[in-house]
Amino acid sequence: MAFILPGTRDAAYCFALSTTHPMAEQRQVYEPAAIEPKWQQFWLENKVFRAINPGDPDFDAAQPKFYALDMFPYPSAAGLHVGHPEGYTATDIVSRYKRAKGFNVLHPMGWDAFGLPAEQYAIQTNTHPAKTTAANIGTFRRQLQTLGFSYDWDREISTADPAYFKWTQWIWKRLYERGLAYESNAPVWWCEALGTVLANDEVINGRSERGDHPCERRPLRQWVLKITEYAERLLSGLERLDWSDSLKAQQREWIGKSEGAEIEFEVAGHAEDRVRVFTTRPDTLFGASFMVLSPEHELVKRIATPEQLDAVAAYVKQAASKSELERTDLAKDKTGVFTGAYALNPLFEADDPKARIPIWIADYVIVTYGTGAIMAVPAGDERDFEFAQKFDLPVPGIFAPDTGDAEADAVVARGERCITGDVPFAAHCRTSDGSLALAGKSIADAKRAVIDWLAAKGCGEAKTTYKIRDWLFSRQRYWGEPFPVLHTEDGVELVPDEQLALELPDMADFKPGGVPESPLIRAREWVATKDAKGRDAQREINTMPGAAGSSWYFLRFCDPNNATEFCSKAASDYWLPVDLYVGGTEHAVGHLLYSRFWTKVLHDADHVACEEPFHKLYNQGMIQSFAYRDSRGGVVPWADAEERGDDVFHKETGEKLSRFVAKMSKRYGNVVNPDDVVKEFGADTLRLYEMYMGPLADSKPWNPKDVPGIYRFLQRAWRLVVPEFSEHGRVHAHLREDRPADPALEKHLHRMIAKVEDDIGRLAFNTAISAMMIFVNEATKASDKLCRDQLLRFAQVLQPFAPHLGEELWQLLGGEGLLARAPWPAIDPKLLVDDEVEIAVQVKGKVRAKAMIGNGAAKDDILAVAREAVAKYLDGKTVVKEIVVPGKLVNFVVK
RNA sequence: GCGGGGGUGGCGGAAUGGCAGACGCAGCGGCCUUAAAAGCCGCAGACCUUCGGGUCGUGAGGGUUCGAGUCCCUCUCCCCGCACCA
Repeated sequence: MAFILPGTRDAAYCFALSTTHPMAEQRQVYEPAAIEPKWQQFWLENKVFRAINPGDPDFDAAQPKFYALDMFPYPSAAGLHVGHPEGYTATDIVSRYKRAKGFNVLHPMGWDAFGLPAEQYAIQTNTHPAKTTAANIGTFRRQLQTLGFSYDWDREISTADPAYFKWTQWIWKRLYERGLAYESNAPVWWCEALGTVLANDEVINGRSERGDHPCERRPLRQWVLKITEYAERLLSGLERLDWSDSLKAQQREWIGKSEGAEIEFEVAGHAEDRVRVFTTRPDTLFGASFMVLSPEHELVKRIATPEQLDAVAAYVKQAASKSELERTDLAKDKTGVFTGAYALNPLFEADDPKARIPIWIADYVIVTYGTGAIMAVPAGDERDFEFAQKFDLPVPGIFAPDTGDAEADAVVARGERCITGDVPFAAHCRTSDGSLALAGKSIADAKRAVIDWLAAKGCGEAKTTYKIRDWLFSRQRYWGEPFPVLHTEDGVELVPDEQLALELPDMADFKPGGVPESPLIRAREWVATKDAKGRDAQREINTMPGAAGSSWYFLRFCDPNNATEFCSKAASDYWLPVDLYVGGTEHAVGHLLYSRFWTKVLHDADHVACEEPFHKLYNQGMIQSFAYRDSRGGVVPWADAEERGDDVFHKETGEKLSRFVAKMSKRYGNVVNPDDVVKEFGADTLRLYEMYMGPLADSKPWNPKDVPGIYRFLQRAWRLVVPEFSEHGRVHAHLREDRPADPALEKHLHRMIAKVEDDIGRLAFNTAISAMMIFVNEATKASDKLCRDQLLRFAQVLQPFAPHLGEELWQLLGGEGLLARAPWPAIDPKLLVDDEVEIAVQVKGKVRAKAMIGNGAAKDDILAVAREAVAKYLDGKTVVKEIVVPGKLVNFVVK
């Protein structure tokens, strides 16, 4: 592809800088503001980073593909934060590198534009969310474009665009058709302050994740997606993914698989009622000494005896009024009430007094998990033991440990101490007819034996449960996708595909109503409609949650302008899965689980071949910032702090302040705006600094003092090419024509390239930059020996990190075509090894001398040189062992 | 409590079981300059030193090894996630 390249600077600009003649000698300095906008504009106008789809005219099937994806942002009114470009720079480096290595790279960007943040802002400013969203997107796009990311802007998408959410609605219909979307009246999290219900992952300890408002459980009609049906596949699919252990652990924990059994207990005097419990330890059934139902359990009302009824009713009422916080965080102390009823342990005859176990209710048992009821085995469960202690219930021992400490073993055997490990069962763990006996069995064997025994009797079976709940998928808010659903007298009807996108009505008042109903209820004309048969129908007034659009956007990026399909099979077959997905950990169990779920459903419906959308996932750390506090612990904003020497003082009071590291926030007044950094140092410095701060995955503080160091590095790189005083656009005289490369510099260059390549592969950008710095330092010392070809290759390696300067140097040096399209320089492996290496010579593990030795020298030769180097330390000693690590060291072990 | 990850100079951080502290910041010295800034060259873990060098040193303690920041055990502190899930 041929481009008409822009001039290094236009003549008018040049004239303005020059005090004499435009072409006269002048001081040439690295000036990002003169370089960066020019290249950004060029890249954009010429669609330099366009990704080519199968079927496109210039598609080359022989080229390998690489899909590098950022978690697309909510375009908030605050604009870009320095945290955004961290992950974006990482994927951009990899994208640019992969292009140079001959990959067809898909690197797109878009906007997660529906949802609460956009709507909250619209309400605050009393402007329609469509308007504020469009404005915010404009700001984000402009800001991202000043950072030189190599996005294919032809693929830009917004989840709030009808051309996009048409397909979100279409996919939802497919979920519905497959029985995976249903209406439910179960209690859901309702947040009064936000005026909507929230999904489980949006509620933390009974408070909203966004805004930290209190939430409560309320039964409301809601749309729910059956993600639980995919629990097992979502769990097992994790194994093959290249994700961090911590993220996989978080998803595993959220899915919360646990294997055990359900056991049915008869209730004494209630022939028609059974208590079903779930337990992971069916083998401890011999130790079940009471039952606990959650206060909300349906059986409670029926089985409570008249004498206990008042106490039970009072407890149920009290539990219902407790906030989630009180029930979990604050109230670890066990509470509960006896119902007066008794269950019968199926292991014993009904008339055996051992079979009769009291049924209690307590709020440590959760109604939504398992069956909402447990068999309590205080001898083998800490919580049950604590409860038994508190209410003075007996603790029948079921274990006979044999640790050698007879006294301790006896304590356990008597049930005075609870034990949860793998301990031998006591001899009395057997049924009277001997059909079941646990002594001598391992936990696993005992579990199986008990389950088989119960199954034969018809009162229990093996059972696996999951903590994950179905995905609450509707919100009582305006700014989201409308459901393609009509309610008629016969029930639910789907809006036909050809009527999609079903757009939102234009409303002047889109605020939540303060009652659990969507503001859409006020759009009467929109709500009242006719169905396909011409009957009266009402549109669904709930809207989809923010996570709807983001659950499939990575698919749309493959084929973003397709008007007839959500994504062509050819496009998704080619591009998926995403090869590198970078974003924050905050989406660990929300977005990442939902996206995996939708992909699996679309796979099952034969719309995509891929089953796991994100092959490699990497979480960048948080960029923090210094903050200051006074002696009373009060936070002092940056604006009021003043540095004097090594310490920081309050500008007005003069009080000495202490420094700490914190998340950037308005509260601390320590937010760094990327626009300011670009203005002062340029985008290349910002990109490089963020990558140089430390490992990508770590959280690390922004240190304004470190930024100029990066700028200096780029300045030095520039200086290798451009003399301090010269005509504009001229390079050093020795670079104007080709000449042979200096061998020493060539070696440095090759090593640097090898290191950078290796580090990009590991996403270790900090050390890659360090390697480039070392090269520039070496090259600066011998700058007159550099040749043009070496600097062209340097520009190529610099380009993924500092694309503007790379491109500029390439052009100044007369590189062919566009650097962004040039291939990665080749490495000569021979140049990566030295002829002579310095080895350390140790005596008893202490370095006593250094010696130069030919690379690949024979062991005996190495030893001879080494022995001589440390002769004085070996004198009079006996060498008992000689360790030789070729190329590294020799160690003499002496006596 | 459970799960995941950490603790290395004044600071951010480098180190496939093989010379700890690369690189950058801050600091110090020199060159350049009338001077300063910028730039360039150099020094720089701590302690001791007869200036040759020596001793100590990666949160604490133990172990494995010729050799440990790295592997194992015990403890401790910090960050993140989950949290009465039976």
